[in-house]
Amino acid sequence: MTATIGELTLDTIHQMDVNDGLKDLPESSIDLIIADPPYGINYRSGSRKRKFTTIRNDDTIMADWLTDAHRVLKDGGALYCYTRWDVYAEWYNRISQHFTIKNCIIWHKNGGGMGDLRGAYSPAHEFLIYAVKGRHILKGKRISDVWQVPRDPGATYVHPTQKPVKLAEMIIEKSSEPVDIVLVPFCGSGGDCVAAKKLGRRFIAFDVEQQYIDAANGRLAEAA
Amino acid sequence: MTATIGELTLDTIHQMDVNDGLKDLPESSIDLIIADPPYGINYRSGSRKRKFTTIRNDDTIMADWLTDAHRVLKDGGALYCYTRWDVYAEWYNRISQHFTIKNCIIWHKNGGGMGDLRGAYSPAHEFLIYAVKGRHILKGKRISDVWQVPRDPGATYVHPTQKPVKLAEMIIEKSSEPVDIVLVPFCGSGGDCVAAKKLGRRFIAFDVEQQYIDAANGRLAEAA
DNA sequence: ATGTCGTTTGAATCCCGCA
DNA sequence: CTGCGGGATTCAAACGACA
Repeated sequence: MTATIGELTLDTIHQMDVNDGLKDLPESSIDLIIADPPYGINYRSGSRKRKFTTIRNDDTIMADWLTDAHRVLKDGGALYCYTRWDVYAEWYNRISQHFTIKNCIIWHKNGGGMGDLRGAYSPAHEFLIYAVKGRHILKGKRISDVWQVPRDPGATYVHPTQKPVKLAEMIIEKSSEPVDIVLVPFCGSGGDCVAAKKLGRRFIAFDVEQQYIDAANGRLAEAA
Repeated sequence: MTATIGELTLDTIHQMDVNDGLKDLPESSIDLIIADPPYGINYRSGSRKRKFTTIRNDDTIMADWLTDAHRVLKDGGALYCYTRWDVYAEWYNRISQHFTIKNCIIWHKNGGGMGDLRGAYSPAHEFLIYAVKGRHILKGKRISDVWQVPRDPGATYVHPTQKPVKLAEMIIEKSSEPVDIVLVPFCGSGGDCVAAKKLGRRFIAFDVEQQYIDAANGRLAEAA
C-alpha cells in the first residue's frame, strides 16, 4: 500500500506543472516547502559546452503557485525559496503577499562565477528567502543567516541550477521533524528529495521535464 | 588656500541636509559615492544601555537624493549604498531608476544579532548595493561579492550604525584612484572619510547632526 | 602560546499596556 | 479593535580575565 495525500502518492516525483499539482493537495497538508523556482531571467547555462537547454518557464517571474503553496501549508509551517539579488525584489514582494518573511539567508558558495569580469564582483552567493505561515519555531540551536556550503562539483551536475544536498538538509533539520511532509514544487536535480529521504521525512515533488525526473530518481535510488 | 567644488570646501564634513548639499555641487564633479542612508526602519539602538538616540529621517525610505547623486557623479563613476534585506526591494528599485546595479555585495559580519530568537536565524549580514553610471572598471584583481569583515567593537562606536573603516577602504581601493573625490552623503561615524583620507583621496561629506560631525572630526584627527 | 570560564553585546522582535 | 510606544527578553559568538 502506498501513502498518498489528495490524489498524489508520497515519496514520488510527479511529472506535472506545479499549479496543476498543487490543486490536488488538500489545505494544510504540508509541513515544509522548499522551492527552487526558475529565477525568471531566462537562464542559459554559461559553461562552454552548453550541457543543458534553456529552462522552461524561465522568461517571466512565475509566482502563481505561491497562492496554492500557502493554502496547502500547515499553520506554523515554513517556506524556503531560492532566488538571486537581481530578481529578489520581485520575489520578496510576491512572497510577502502570502507569507511572513523572516530572513534572507545567504548561501555563500565557494569559488566565483563569471559575468562581467572587469566591471563587477565575482558572484559567490545566492539568496534563500525564509518565510512562515503563522508562528514557526526553528529546531535546535540558533544559527546565523549566512550559510557557507560548497557547490557540488560541476561534473556531478544533473541540472543547471543544482543546489547541494547539504543546504536541503540544513533547511529540513531546522524546520521539520521526522515523518513530516516536505513539498518540493520544482524538483530539478532532486537534491531536496534526497535530503528528505535521508532524514526520514516524506516528500511530494513536481517537475515538468521528464529528463530531470529520471536523473532525480537515479540520485534517490543511489541514496537508498 | 582651501580646495573647493562648487561652493563647498573639500575634506570637510558639512552640517547640511544631503539634498541641500548636493544642490551646491556641479554636474560630474564626483568620482565615487559611498552612502549609508537611514534604512527607513525606525531603528532603535537595541543595546541594553541605550547609548544612542534614534536616527533622524529613519521613518521613511528617503531616496530623493539619488537624483542629484546621479547628476554630480562622473560618467564611469560608482555608487555604493548600504541597505538591509528587508528594505532592499525598495532601495533596489529606486537606485535602478538612476544607476545600473552591478552587484549586491554581502557584508558578512561576525557575531549575530538579536531579533526573533526562536523563529528566525541570527542576522549576520548587511547588503551593499554596487551601482554604476556608464562603464566603471574595478581596480586590481577580481574579488568576490561576499566580504567578511568584523564589526568595530561596540565600545568604540560613536554612531549607532557604524561601519568598519575596512569596508570603506575596500570600496575606495576598488573604485577610485588617488586624488579622486569621494562623496559621503550620510557621514555618520565618519569611517568613509577616514578611509578616504588614509588612502589619499579627497572627500566631501554631509550630515545633519552636529554631534556626529564632531565625533567624525575626532576620528579624522586621530587618523592623521 | 593555549585553554577555560565568565561577561558582554548585537541596523531585533515580541508583547503588553495604553490611547 | 487597531495602532503605537517602550520594556523585557534571548542565544551564540566574541572578548577579556585569569590560570
